[in-house]
Amino acid sequence: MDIIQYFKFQHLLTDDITERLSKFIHRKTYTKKELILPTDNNSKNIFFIEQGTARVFYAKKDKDVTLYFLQENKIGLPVDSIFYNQVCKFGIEALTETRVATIAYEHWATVAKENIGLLQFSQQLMVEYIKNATDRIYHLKFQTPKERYDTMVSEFPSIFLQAPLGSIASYLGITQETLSRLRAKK
Amino acid sequence: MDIIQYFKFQHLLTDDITERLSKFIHRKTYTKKELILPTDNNSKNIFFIEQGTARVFYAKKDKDVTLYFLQENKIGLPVDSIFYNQVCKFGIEALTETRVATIAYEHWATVAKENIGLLQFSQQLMVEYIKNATDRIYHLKFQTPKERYDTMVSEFPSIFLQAPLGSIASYLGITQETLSRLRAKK
DNA sequence: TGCATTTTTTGATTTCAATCAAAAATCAAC
DNA sequence: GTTGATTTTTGATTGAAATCAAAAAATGCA
Repeated sequence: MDIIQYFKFQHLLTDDITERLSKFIHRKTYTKKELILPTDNNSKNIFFIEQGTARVFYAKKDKDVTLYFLQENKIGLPVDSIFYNQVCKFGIEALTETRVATIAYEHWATVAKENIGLLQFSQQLMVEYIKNATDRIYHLKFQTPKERYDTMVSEFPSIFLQAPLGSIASYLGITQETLSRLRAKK
Repeated sequence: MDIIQYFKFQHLLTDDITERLSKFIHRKTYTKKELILPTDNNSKNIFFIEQGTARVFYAKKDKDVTLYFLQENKIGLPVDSIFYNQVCKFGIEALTETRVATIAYEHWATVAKENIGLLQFSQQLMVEYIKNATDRIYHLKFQTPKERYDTMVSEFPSIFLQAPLGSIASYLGITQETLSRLRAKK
């Protein structure tokens, strides 16, 4: 969904604010496998996935691990860069053709400073992010690979159609071979 | 540190706001091993550790896993309960004698609604939380148990003096026996 | 101080997933 | 449609940590 539509859909933002924000938004469509954000960058942009699917990953030497997947209407936030002015270890890769709306955090913050609605909206996004991260840690620590796989199948079946097995396996914390075997025994 | 002192120390909050907040704050000192927040509760409080150390954990049957540790001036936030009105799976346990300042999220939000400084402060806390969670996932997925152990020794050496080995081991994602062995070889 | 309980360490064995390797299947380009 | 590249599956082996079990050490408290 178009980010502006999405904002309005959230009911927190007025037309006035969304229009101010829209001036700062840049859009770009990425092809499959293209990097939306390279690793070890210090981008201070917010990445909103308008269409398609991407994955947030960390890569080093031969290791490549998927941190999480970004589906439509989700936001990728290089926290380290934006809030700590450090290079962000993670990159974002398009898994399908993906349309991304980008806005510099600086602009976002400027508008938010004068508008409590946007600040509350930011907070809501962060709460969502925290919820996901907390659930993620819980799953990584409490479930067996098989259980994590089952959870994923029921919650994000569509990812299996869009992401290569290796990316999914590293998200689940197992190797591609193990995932292939889990999947084989139904 | 006293929560009010800490707020002032952050420079975002005025005396006026901190005083309004202080009316809603309740304090309690917990003894070692006492539960600050039981698991599967639906408390809508913010828990600020004024003094001591606690751990956030999940327990079920024979499993007991430490999600993270809370040291002085850190906040425990039952996200599921506060923002999703669900029972929060996690509990908080005092590892040492611990003084906790509690404030109902409702009150916090009321004051925040009228005060952009507090809202920004909330955001800062959330950013910190996100940073920790992201780093956590990274460590869990990229480091070997030995590396995670070394990281912890250098970053939180004091935890080793306060938490039982089992709690630390489950935080690191290994068994107590494995941690004991890691520790033995230098 | 001495006893009981809890915590930590050490030892032996097992197990599950990683690794290494290669075949099969799928996909993409010509 | 054929070829080549990539992705997925299958097979054999290895290895690191879990598990099971018990001893040793530390802690608490009467």
